[in-house]
Amino acid sequence: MTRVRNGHDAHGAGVTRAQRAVLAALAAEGPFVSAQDLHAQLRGAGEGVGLTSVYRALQALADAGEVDVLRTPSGEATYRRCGSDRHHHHLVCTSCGTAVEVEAPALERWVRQVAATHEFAVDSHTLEISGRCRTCARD
Amino acid sequence: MTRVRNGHDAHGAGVTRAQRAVLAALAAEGPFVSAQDLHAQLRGAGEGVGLTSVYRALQALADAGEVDVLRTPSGEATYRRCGSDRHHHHLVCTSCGTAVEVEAPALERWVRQVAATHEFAVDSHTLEISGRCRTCARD
DNA sequence: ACAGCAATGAAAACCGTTTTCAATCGAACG
DNA sequence: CGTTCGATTGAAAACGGTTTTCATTGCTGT
Repeated sequence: MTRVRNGHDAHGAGVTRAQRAVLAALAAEGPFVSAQDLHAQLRGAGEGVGLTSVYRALQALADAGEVDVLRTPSGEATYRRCGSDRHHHHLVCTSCGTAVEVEAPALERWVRQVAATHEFAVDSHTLEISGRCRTCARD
Repeated sequence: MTRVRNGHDAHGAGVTRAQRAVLAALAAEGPFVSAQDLHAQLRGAGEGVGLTSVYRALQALADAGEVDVLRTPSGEATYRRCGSDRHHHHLVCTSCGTAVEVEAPALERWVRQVAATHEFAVDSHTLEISGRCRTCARD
């Protein structure tokens, strides 16, 4: 089997070294993290990956749908490797960043209906719920 | 009637010159606009308002709940003076920026319920639907 | 008038992200 | 092996939106 050189992989994930490193770091399935956090983390772990490459890898992975992107209220982009590849929304803890994935078929239906009422052709929609998870709830 | 000097106004809106200018420009009830757009617009109209003041005014007005803030996918903050002061969501046209306000009591209920299921104490939630309005739908 | 504090705005700092560009890597081919 | 050539990498610089700094201006109450 000839080794793949670029994104023509059967699977589309983790082709370049940076992408593999990022995916590995993200594999923990933890909270949403920013590119810079990720970079610091990789650096700390001895992984020699440049910040630029982290950004590029995240961008590529996000484009490929391998990771989910979330903008924090301050405008920073954060990333997470989600369990489901289906369309879903998040419950995000403002304190520790952990996220719970939720699907909401009823919501999706409602969105389509409202859009139709106002004669909008829907491109996309986002729903994010932020609060404190059980663990962080006790200030 | 003594003139008000600062935000201790009965109403909380448009106390400083910059705030008044911004509110006036936003009054058109049109699309969501960025701080810079607003600044250019005011400058064009002969209103001598500095960019810094526009930012400050928007921040104050947003804090006071006088205007709604929306982050574009690129991370830029855009503002709009909404018709309703009640909690609501938006249908936003990606082409012209126009927005339709929608209330969704059923959604609010659903959010609370989902949060409860996962033992989250909800702080806030956002739902934005983006697409093309009827006028812009024809490419 | 005058003191004092809020508002203003130009310029500089900030900060996350993207771009540039030269160096490096590595598969393919001879 | 050695060369070629496109892809990858990363340091540094550019970028763009936003915030901060700080000196100036303008009101307000005395």
